Amino acid sequence: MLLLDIGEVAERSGVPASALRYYEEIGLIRSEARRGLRRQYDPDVLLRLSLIGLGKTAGFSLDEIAAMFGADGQPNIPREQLRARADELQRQMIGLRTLRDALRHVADCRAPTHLECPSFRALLKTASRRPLAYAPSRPEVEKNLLPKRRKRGDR
Amino acid sequence: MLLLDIGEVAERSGVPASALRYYEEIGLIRSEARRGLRRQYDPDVLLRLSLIGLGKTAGFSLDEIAAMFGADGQPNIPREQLRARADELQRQMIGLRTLRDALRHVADCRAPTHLECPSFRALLKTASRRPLAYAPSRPEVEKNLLPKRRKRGDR
DNA sequence: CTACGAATTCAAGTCGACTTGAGGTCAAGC
DNA sequence: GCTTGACCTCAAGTCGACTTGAATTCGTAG
Repeated sequence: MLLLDIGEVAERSGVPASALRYYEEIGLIRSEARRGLRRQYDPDVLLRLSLIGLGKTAGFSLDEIAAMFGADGQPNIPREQLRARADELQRQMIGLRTLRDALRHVADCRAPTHLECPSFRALLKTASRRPLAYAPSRPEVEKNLLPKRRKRGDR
Repeated sequence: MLLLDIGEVAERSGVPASALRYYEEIGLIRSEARRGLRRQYDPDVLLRLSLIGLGKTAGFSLDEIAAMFGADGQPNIPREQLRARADELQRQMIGLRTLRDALRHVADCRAPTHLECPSFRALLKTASRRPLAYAPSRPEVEKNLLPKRRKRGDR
């Protein structure tokens, strides 16, 4: 029955207390009890926070992450979704690599101004034909499959 | 003297007219003339817009991109900055690769729940030790070196 | 008992890059 | 001359993930 203060959780997880309250507000984590007004957290929340952090790193939104926890609180990540995200990451990587190589080349190019560098011009063409997949952008479809998030005032 | 209407520019560049007006407002592009109220653009703006698009793809903010155009309007990108950004991209790629491999492994793992998968647990540990470099995040320092941007009402 | 510090609530603010909407103007075609 | 539609301005709204601030309430140490 050793429960943690919010400050304790914040320190040990690296997640600011304000963010913890926010996560609770949107139903991403929960506090087990109160001592007076103060939230008391089950130490399990630390694992859950790692999980959340990992999800964020992988480019999932908080909504999507929330959807990955089953009713039992156990993480329940559809394997298909993981694969899809891995493929997305793959695509992003390719874009990044292209870009990195181009930047390096241009940085080392002897042409007096960048506009005179042939590979720079080539890069510009490529970039305007199809934008490199860099930012995590997802098709419209997925969003509509997600449950709506309760807004801040909702009850 | 063939100048382009904003609609023409929008169509040919893929950048919405509202965004073009916004770019002009923040001084990122300019229109050469007006015909009545209507902005008339020099076709050169199309190249400039490619350049801007490329910059965005590379993770530069509009402020940074604006700073890359010299007073003459010629792009003037410090080679050092390009190299630094290329290195940053490199770091992001490594993070993405790690993550991609982990996701793939977990997706294919035979363990009944993800929490029981040893590599998943290992991944969690890694993720909480040092967050993977994924999102373009820049050191504080750089920001302060940039000129302030005129706000929307400023004159 | 009192002071202190750590938490609390709730509303509002922040950031970047735009988009949206209301209401107005203008050039060209009929 | 009138309509249409593309454009204009300006203010305000949007999105996600939080942060900040003001006013308040606790638990604990002295």
